[in-house]
Amino acid sequence: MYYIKKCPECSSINLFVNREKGEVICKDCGLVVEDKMVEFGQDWREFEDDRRFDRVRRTGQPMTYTQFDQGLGTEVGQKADLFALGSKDRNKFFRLRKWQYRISTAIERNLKLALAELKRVSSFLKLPKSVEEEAAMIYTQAVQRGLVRGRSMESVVSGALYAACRRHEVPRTLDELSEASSIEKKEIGRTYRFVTRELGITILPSNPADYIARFASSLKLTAETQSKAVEILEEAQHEELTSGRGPTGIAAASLYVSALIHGEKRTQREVADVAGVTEVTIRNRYKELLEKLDLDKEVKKLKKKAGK
DNA sequence: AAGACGAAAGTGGTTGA
DNA sequence: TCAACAACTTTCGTCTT
Repeated sequence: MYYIKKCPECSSINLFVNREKGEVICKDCGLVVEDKMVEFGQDWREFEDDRRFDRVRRTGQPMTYTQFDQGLGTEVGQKADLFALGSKDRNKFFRLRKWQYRISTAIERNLKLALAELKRVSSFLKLPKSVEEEAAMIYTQAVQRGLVRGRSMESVVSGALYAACRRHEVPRTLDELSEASSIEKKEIGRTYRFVTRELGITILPSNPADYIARFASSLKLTAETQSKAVEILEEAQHEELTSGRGPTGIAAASLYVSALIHGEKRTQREVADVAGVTEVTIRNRYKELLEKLDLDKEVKKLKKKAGK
């Protein structure tokens, strides 16, 4: 709903809203239209709230980081005013020098903090050194391009790590990143997409096979089961069962079937937990696997054996 | 009693007009 | 920018072991 209002004095629609004071002023005749505020209080209120929420959301979190810049600007200005009593050229020189110094240390300080955080998250997830370094590189580039402005440092760190993982084919799920960094999954995904797009990093879709080894080891499955799972996975890919589906779900279902065949049965619940998907997803993938591949024969054989 | 299975409704992200 | 859509989740009831 929009609010087209007229000035009661001159019928102009050229009204100016001062949100801080809660006033509506006619730009043409200067009348403060107060009674309108009361009358349409509800409408204006909603408008105001929306705007404020929007503003808070856009500038809320990153304030600690942008604040440095803002603080810097005024500080230099104030000192410059004091020095203005002396030589203007000297003053200008000092101001510029200080400005440059502060800017460079600002980036450095940010980097130091960020890289410490990156290290922490990385070691928490037991990521290889190469991934950590790649992530650090991505983050550094992001800072230099000013991509951190407008989002929190931590989320960009997580995004960089996630991207680095993907590129090195040691994917971690967004859930794992989220747990390690205590940043919302959504937020990590968003910054990840943003940063990779802005930096022109190519992301190949993650391969379910990359998840198998990790899932298998947390489920304590044997190597045979694991390689069987990879086989199943390949067949599934051949049958085009994998496109458009979440890679973790497919990996989980392959492992589940494979474990079944090798008599190392795990419950759907167990597999679902380590893969970070639900049982339902495993069931759906599992069903597709049985239908498209000839696995149902093998599974039936096993059932017969168990029956005897 | 626990696990497997499936239906139905809801959620967040992608896509195409 | 918005509505349609597919994948996935949540929840819950029923069947099997």
